Amino acid sequence: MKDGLIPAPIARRPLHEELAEHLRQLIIECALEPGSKISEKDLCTQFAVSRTPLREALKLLATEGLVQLTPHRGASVTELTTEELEHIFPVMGALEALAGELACLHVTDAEIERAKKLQAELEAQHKSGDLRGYFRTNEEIHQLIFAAAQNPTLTQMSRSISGRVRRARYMANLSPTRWAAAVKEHRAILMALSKRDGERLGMLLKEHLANKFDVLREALFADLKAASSR
Amino acid sequence: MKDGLIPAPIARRPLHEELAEHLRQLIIECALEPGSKISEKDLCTQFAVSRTPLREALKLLATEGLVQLTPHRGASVTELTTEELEHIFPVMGALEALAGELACLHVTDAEIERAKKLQAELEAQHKSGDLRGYFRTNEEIHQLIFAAAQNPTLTQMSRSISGRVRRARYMANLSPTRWAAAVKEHRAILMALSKRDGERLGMLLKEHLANKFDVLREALFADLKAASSR
DNA sequence: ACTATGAATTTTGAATACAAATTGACGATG
DNA sequence: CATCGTCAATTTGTATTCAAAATTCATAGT
Repeated sequence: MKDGLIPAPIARRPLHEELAEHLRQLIIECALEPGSKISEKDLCTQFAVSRTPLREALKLLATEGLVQLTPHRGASVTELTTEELEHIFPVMGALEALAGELACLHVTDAEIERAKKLQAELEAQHKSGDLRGYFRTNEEIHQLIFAAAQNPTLTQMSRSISGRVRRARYMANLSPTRWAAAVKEHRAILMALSKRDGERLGMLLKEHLANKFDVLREALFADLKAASSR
Repeated sequence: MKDGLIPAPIARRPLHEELAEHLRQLIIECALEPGSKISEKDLCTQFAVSRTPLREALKLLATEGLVQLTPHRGASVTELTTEELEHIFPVMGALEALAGELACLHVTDAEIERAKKLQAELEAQHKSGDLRGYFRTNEEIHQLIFAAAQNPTLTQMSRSISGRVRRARYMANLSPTRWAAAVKEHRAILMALSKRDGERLGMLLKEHLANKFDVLREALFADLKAASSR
C-alpha cells in the first residue's frame, strides 16, 4: 500500500477546536468587541453547546492572546493597543526574516513557480481594485514562504503571533499609494526568493512588515481617537 | 500611591493552572516518560482532582507542545526528537538575538549590576562544581536579559519555546571542558551587555545557544541509541 | 493455528449539577 | 448625606453523570 495515497484523512475534530475557530473568526472580525466581557452563558446559548467545550475553547484562545482570563471574573476580548503592537512588531520581524532565510535554503522550483503565479494574481487584483482578494493572495504568499522554510516550529510561532494582529487588518484600509508600494515590494520579494538570496529576502520581508505595521499603527491610532471621542 | 509597591498580588489561581504547573514539572523531570500515554483517570486519582480541571490543564500543555492530544485516544507526552530540536534551534536563536539587541537598548544600570552579581555566582558555582546551582543561575541570567528587553511578547514566545527543550537539559550532562567554555562565553555576554553593544550581544547569545544545542543533540542522540538497543 | 469478527470493558467527549466567589443593591449607622 | 456592611443574585470553578468511541479479549471460522 503506497503510503502517500491512502491516508484517508477522516478528520474527526473535537468540539472545542471547532468552537475555538469560530470564536477566533468572531474576534478577528471584531464581532466581539475588543475589551468586552464574554459571558459563558450567552455564548453557550448562542452556539448551542454546553459550557465544558466552550471553556476549553476559551482557554485555547487565551494562550493565543486573543482573550484574557481573570479568575472568577470571566473572559474578555483582549484589546489591541499600540503599545502591544510595538512589542509584537520586532518579534514578528525576527521570525519573518528567519523564514526568508530558511525558505531560500529549501525552496523548490515548483514553489517558486507557484509564487510567480501568486504574484501575477496579486498584481491583477491590485489593478482591478479587489482588496479582499488581494488580502487573501497576500496571505497565501506569506504562507508559501513559511511553508518553504520547512520549519513547523517557526510556522506555529508565526501563526500564533500573527493571529493577534490579524484583526487589525480588518480595521486598516490600504491607501492607494501604500497599496502600490506594497505590490512593488512584493515584486522584490519574489525576485529575492527566485534567486534564493536568503539574506536579502529576510531583509525585504522585515521591511515589508515594518511598512505594514505603520499602516496598522495609524489605523489603530485613529480608532483610539474615535473611541475616546464618543 | 506609588504604583510598583501596592499591587497586593493576592494571587488566587485557578486549579487548572496549578495542575498545569505540576504536570509541566513532571514532564520536564521526565517523571512522565516521553511518548508514554497519559491516563486521565490515573492522574486524577494521583492529584486528587476531578477530570474537568485536569483536562483543561492538559489542553494548556498541548498548546505549549509538551503533550499531544489525539481525539478519543487521549494525551501522550511528546517526545523530543533530534529533528524537532533542529527546528527549534534557529527559532530560539532568532529570539535570543533579538532579546540581546533590545536588552541593550533598555537595560538599566541596576540590572547590569545584578548581572555582574549573577556572573560572580556562576563562576563560584563552576569552581565548586555545583551543577544544579549553575543551571539555576544560568536560567536567571537568561531571564534577566529577556526582562531587560522589556518586551512581554518576546518573553512569552521564548518561554513557550524553551519549555519544550528544557527537559532535555535534565538528560544532558555538561562535560568539564564544555562547562568551562560556557562560563567563558557568559563572561563575554556580560561584557557586551554592560557595554550595551546590542549587535555583539545578540551574536554572542546566538553562538552560546548553538553550543548549548550541540550538547543537547549529543545527549539526545545517546539517549536514542540507548532506547533502541534495549 | 491463525486471522477476523464482534461483544464487553475501558477511556475519552460532552452535559448537567453543585459549590464557591464576585458584583450590585439595599439598608443601617455615623 | 455619605459610607460601610451585609445579603441576594449572577457567574465562574469544580465535580459528577451520561453518552460515544476505542481498545481488548474472546470466540468462531477458515
